[in-house]
Order: sequence, then structure tokens, then C-alpha cells
Amino acid sequence: MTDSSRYRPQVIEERWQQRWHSQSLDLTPELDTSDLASAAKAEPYYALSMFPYPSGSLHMGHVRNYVITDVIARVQRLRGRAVLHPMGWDAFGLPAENAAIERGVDPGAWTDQNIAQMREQLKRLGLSIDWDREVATCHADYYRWTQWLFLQFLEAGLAYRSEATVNWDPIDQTVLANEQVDGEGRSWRSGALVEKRKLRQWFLKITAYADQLLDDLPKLQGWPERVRTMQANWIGRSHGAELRFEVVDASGAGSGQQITVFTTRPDTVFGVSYVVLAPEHPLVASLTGAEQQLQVEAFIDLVGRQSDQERTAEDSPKRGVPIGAQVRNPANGELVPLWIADYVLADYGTGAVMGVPAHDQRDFVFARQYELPVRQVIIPEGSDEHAYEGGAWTTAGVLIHSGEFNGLPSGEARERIIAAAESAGWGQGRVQFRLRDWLISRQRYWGCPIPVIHCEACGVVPVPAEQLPVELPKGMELAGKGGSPLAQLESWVSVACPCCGKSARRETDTMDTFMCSSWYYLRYSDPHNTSLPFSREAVDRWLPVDQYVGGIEHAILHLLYSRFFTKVLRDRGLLGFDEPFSRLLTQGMVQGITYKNPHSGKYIAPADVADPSDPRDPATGEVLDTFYEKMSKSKYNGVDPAAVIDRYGADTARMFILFKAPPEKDLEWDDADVEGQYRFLQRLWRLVDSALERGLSLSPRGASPAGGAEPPLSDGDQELRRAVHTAIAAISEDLDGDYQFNTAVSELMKLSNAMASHLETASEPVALEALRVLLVLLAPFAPHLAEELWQRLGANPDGDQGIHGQSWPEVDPAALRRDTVTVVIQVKGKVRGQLDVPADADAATLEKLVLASEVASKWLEGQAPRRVIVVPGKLVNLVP
RNA sequence: GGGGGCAUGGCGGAAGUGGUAGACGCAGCGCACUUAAAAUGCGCAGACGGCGACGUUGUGGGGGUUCAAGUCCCCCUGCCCCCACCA
Repeated sequence: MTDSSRYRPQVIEERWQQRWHSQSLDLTPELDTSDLASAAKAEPYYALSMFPYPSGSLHMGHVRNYVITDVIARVQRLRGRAVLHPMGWDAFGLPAENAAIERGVDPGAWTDQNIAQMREQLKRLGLSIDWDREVATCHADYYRWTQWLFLQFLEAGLAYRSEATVNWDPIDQTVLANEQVDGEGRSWRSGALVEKRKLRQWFLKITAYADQLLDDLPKLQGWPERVRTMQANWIGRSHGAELRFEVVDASGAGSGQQITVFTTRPDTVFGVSYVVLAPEHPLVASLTGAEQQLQVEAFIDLVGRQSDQERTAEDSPKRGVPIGAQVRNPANGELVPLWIADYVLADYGTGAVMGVPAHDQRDFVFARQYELPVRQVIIPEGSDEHAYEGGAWTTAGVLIHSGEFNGLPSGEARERIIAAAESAGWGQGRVQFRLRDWLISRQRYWGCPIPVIHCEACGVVPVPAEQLPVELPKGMELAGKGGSPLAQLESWVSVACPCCGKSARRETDTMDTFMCSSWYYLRYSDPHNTSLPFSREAVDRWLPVDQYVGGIEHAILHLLYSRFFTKVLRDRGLLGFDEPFSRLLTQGMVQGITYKNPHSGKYIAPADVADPSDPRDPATGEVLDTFYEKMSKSKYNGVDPAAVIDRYGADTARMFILFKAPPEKDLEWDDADVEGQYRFLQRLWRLVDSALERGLSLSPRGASPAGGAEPPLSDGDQELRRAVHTAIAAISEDLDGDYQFNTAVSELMKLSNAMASHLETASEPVALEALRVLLVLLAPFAPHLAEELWQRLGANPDGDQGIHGQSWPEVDPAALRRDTVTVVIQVKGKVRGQLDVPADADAATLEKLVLASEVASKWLEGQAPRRVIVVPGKLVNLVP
């Protein structure tokens, strides 16, 4: 083999990337808007990957994400769609600011440098991305429109300021959204235990869209079920009632004050033994009796020092104190004591709960502890036993001890009691959501400034649209502590009020970066627009996104916020659809082989493990635990994409990632499997080499186009054509709908195996058809190799669009047809043999043929079968 | 506690509406080529029994429906993910 005919991915990949770039092959086609051209108009297709944070280095998770989207984009192009496949950067955020604090670098410069670095790494993957549409959320020409959109929310009454108890990260010195605090009460970024603080903060009223966000979930049939479920749980709608308990004094006289509770079980209102408030409830101070003062204050102090996680852990003891007041149960007039307790949350419902120990497990535990009465008011249907021994009876049943509602089933009682409360004025039905408004204020520098001005005379004044963007001041020295950096820059803060002209102060909070990422997919449709974030025309043409691809970690926040944005912007008339992403693919993570010393807990780099079949700690000789886990620096289990590309080329990396696991499953990185993929690509190279040696050419000036083979075809030709068209059918199906790239690649392997055995003896037209189809099918997966082989076969004259401008092949049903098929002979459902029969044999013929077979006579032993089941083309089951 | 998902060879994974379980690949074994090795090519390969043709068994466990079950139904076990004192 000569050197020039060796597969050298490093050479050919770089060459084709340059060529494609110079031919502008990846640019998004301009969509013709004129009606005249509509006949020729290609249908748009929008393939989108979740954009990365520009950390500076590409990791395998990125590679998997973008390769999947790239294959989808390339397939759609081959199918004649006008494809939008963009990329950008989620570029605001803490890492840049932290780098600035630690190393004194400029966050903008640091970010731009990272972007440049990652862009080059991405380009090496051969992604067909339209880089002319690149956006970075930290650039003023982008965040100008983030600000503009914020003002839309403000104008719509969907952005407001409110004093709120917020999560304060003592390390990053900033406020965090609930979603950025993990289950242990730690900051998602710094890992610090989050504290509580009261601050005035900006919120977006996502709760105003809670119903729509929930009710539209069933529309998203192209989303994974579990993502829809996660969102539904997160929104958490529950139906119940607000009931008002009047505060009464010792003599039973009403005070005029009321405690409003929220309950999903109004049917249990006759079982209330006490009413309990959150310690933070605003009425606690005024209602506390003189004798209880000290005790109550001590309790509130105690609860205040608990972390959220301590307080809300399910198994934590429920503690409380009576505050020395009592309330009247509006349903039965009974007086019950008023308590405060740590198990009641201030920010859910009304911050007050009616205690029904017989029918709520928490109330039950609480009542047992403080010897409060337990009165059963619901019994299991058809029983009158006390079913709550050892725990509360929390399921539905029939009412007792409930006055006029006795005997009603729970469901009906709920409606009747709510109706009674409404007509008597002590309550009403109410829907409650778990979802809270979105806290978007951040006391950080490296974010999008909130474009408002605070004027003593005019209040909160939006920055006029023509004055946008409110640019971040450059050249700031960031200390990393003491609250908002912007607040310390007097020259930036001090500004004239746009309304009255008097001196006023800029808002110094910046926005949660999720704001920036909630609309970037809209900007790609019209990235250079300088008068609007996007034109209605462009956004309605390209969106909704046909296929969105990204990690499951964004199942709730990013996707929910984006859906919220879309609905608000639709209501503002800025776009004409109400869900942004038609189909969603959540790809699994990439895991690396991980070695851990079970005793010391130390992770060992694979390179330091001498013998992987007997992994031992190089320092101590102890046997190591071996498993696969998400790649991370601290576990030394990462694989650098650049190193893989250097060694095997991008095509091998792409093929491996697509083949190794279905896209939504976790993928275990395995060097041996990477080698296997590399070998497969080399086999393809040699296959084309052997075709060249035979003088085959796909040049239009050469032999007649494939498919024109003269019948009758030889057996080998027939078999090869069958393999070719089976592959087209199978791969087309794998790429439709569920995206089974792994089986698509295996079909490519099967086709290549078939060609290895038949190509040499095949007639020229059949051989050429096979080569052409193989390469076009390969093109989305291994774009460089496919293009190179295409050219080597002479099919790529200058000025031609190359293999990526070809059309996806069509299945020729005639090629799949067979003269004979092999049917399975079963006896009583067990496979006992096979028989070749004419493909068009009908059931009766088939039965006759099988009954006459040796297999039948062997197993039936002369008996006539009692029953014969015939599945034409498949099997015959004989039941003796 | 609530919700969702998964369980198939040594490994990753295949198996339209029930119809030959284990495609494709990795690792492994044998053969060819080679002085040798690598690379490459060809072949074998769920387990058990048998020289073999073959037979038995087999998709986490137990039942069921069916001519036929990885696939449908019931029960159980294990693992993963999300939510969670949400009243």
C-alpha cells in the first residue's frame, strides 16, 4: 500500500474543514420570503444544542451533545431541508468573575479568550455550524436585548421588586435562586452552606403562568416523558381551600383578627385540634400572650439558627410552642389553641396550617408529642374502626363527627364544605402552586445589568430603550467580597433620572444568567438585528426549534424558564408560537473509568494503574474499586477530546460516541472501543481502495450511473443490492423519531461487511450504487472521511457541493424482494427447524410444504397436528 | 413518603403492532500470513450435556394469559433519577 492511500484523518480532516469553510458550506440558507419562489422553497429545520458555558476547554459531554445535533442537522440537509444549526456561548456567570478576583484578569477578556479556544476545539470536530450566527450573552450587542426583554416583563407587570428572605451564599457573597441550592442546603456553585437574609430583590412573576406551563406539558409529545413529569412536579399544582379561623380571647369573644390556613383536605376540618403558624408568620408577634413571650421568642430564635435542610428534613422532630391564643373552628365553632411550629413553612400556602392529627401524619406526630387531642373524622368506607393506630389515616373515606356532612365520601365532602365555607364567608376553594416566582437579582459584576434607575421623585424608572444597552463598566477591580461590585462604582451608579432629570441611582443588581439563556434560541434566527432582539418574521419562520439536544440537568430550570419567556413574548405579540422546543433529546453523560481506593477514598488516575485487570494503588498496593462515573478532574477519569482527535481524528471520535450507547443513556468511555471504531473507518478506506484498484469511478464522466444495472442480476449482485437497500431502510428508520444512532452505525458496519464480500465480484453499476449509498449514509456520521472517499472515487468535480450536497438515498423495494424466504418450523411453540420456501407462498401452500418437511415428520411422529398456525413469511407452528 | 425509569452473554448493547433472543461491536479463542510480533484476513463463541447431528436450558425472581412471552397482565426483589415536613 502506498503512503498516499493510507487513512490519515489528521490530514484529511483539516483539509476538508478549510475547504468547507471557504465554500461557506455551513451557512444557513437564506429563506426566500417571496411567494413566487414557494414551489422551490426548502422547508426550514432548526437543530439546536444547548449552548455551553465558555470554561475554556471542551469536555466529552460537549462533544457528545454537539455531535448528536450535528448528525441530525446533516441528515436534514441531505433530506433537502434548509437547516439552521447555530452555536453560541452562555457567557455570563461566576467563573469569569472568580478568575478576575483571583488573578486580576478582566472577566470579559478572560471569557473571550475561552470562547476563542473552545470555538477552535469545536471546529476540529467537523460540526456543520453556521458560525456567522454565533452569539455570546456577555457581549453588549446581545445583552442589550436581554435588557430590552426585561423591560418588556416590567411593562407587562411581570417584573417586580420585593423584600424577600433569600438564600445568601456567604462565599460568593450573592443571592441564589431556590433552584441553585441543593438538597443539603448548599450553594450549587461554591458548595457553601446557604444562609437566610432579607433583601429587596427583583422577581419575575412566573407563577402567573403556572397554569399554562403545566397545562401545555401534554402538548410536548416530542419531549421525554420524565422531563415533562419533572416539570409537572416542580410546578406542583394542588387543589384545596383557604379557611379562616377567627382569633378569640379567653372569654370566647372574637378579636376581629383571622388566621387563614391552606388545606388540601377541607373534608377533615371537623378534626382540627389546633392551628399552627410558621414561626415567621407576621401575626405571631401580635398574637403572642404575655406569659408565652419569652418561650416564643426563644423558639423563633432556635428555628432561625437551623439551616433549611435541618428544618425541612422529613425525619426531623417536629417542635413547637403554643403562643397563648386560641381560634374558633369555623366549621363547628370549637375553640382550639394556636401554636407555632418548625414544620410549617412560611412561604408555602398561607404560612398557616390547620392541625388534623387523625388524618395528617405530620400533625399526628406533633399531636402525640404535645398531647393534643386526636379526633377521627374520616373512616375507611364500610368500617367504623379506628384505622389510624400508629399513624394518621390519610386516604379518603367517609365522614363522621362532621355534623351535616356525616356519611359523605371525602371527595364529595370537600366540595360541599368549600361551598358551605364560601356561602358562610369563612373560606373558599383555592389552587396552590409549589412553583415560586423567579428571583433574578444577583449582587455580582459579571452579569447583565438590570436596566432600571431609582429616582427619589419618580420611583423605579426603566432605562429608555434607545439608551440600551446599559453597559457594564470596564476595568473594574473586583475584590470578591462586600456585596455588589457595581454598587461601589459611584461614577457608574450616579445618573440623571430619564424622567425628571434629577440625580438618581442605577440599579446595581445584575440578572441571573438563566435570563440570558432563556431566549438565545430566538436570537439565532436573526442574530444581527440591531433594532430588535429578533424580527417576528425570522423567529416565526425558524421556530419552534425542531430538535433541541442537551443534558438532563436542565430538565427543570432552563427549559421551564425558556417556556415561560416564550409564553410571555407570545402574549406581547413578539412571536407567534407558545412552546419553544418541539422535540427534546436529553443525552446521557459520558463516564470515564474510575479507580478508587476503598480505604483511603483516594481516586487514582488510570495512567497510574499498572494492570487494569488487577487494579492496585501504586502507593500502597491495595486493590482498587473500578467503576464508571461522570468524567471530572477531581476523579482523574476524564478523557481530553483534543487528545482523541489528535490520535484518531474527529470522525473516529464521532463514530465511537454515536455507536457506543443510545443517545439518552450514559456512555462508558472505552479506549478499546475507540480503537474498534478506528479500525472500522480504516476498513472503509481499504474498501474504497480496492474499488479504485478495480478502476471503479463515480465520476459523472465515467461509467453509467448506478441503478441502471441490466436484469437479470447475478446472485451476488442481488445480495449486494439487498444489503444496500436494507441499510438505507434501516438507517432512515433509526434516524427518524427516536434517533438510534448506535444501531444506525451498526447498519453501516453490516453494509460494509456485505460490500467486503461482494464488491469485488459485483457488476460495475451495482458496485457503484453500493459505494455511492455507503458514502452518503456515512456522511452525517463521519463527514470528513465520507467526503474524502467521495472525492477519491472521482465523484467530486470542482464547483460541486461534494458529498454533503447530495440527497439522502431512497429505498428501492425491488431490491429488497426475495424469491425464497426461510420460515421457522415450530412444534408446540418450540423452534425445531427451518425451511426455504417461495416468498409468495400463501398460508395453505406454506402449511403443505411444512407438513411435508423432514422436521415435521421427525417431531410429529406420524400424528396429524391438532392445529397449525401459519404466519406467512415468518413461521409455521405445529401443535400436536 | 410521592412520581418517573431501568434490569438481556465476560462487557457495551440489538430484537416493527407477541413470532428463530443475543444483531453490531469490544474483550476472548482458533487458523492463515510473518523468522517473530504487530497489523490484516478468515473462522468460533449464552450456559449445560454430547465426538457429532442434536438435545436441554436461558432475558432479575415467582405466578398468569397465549399455539407462541425479553415483549402483555399480577405479585416480588434490586438499582438509578426527580420531587419532598408543600399541609
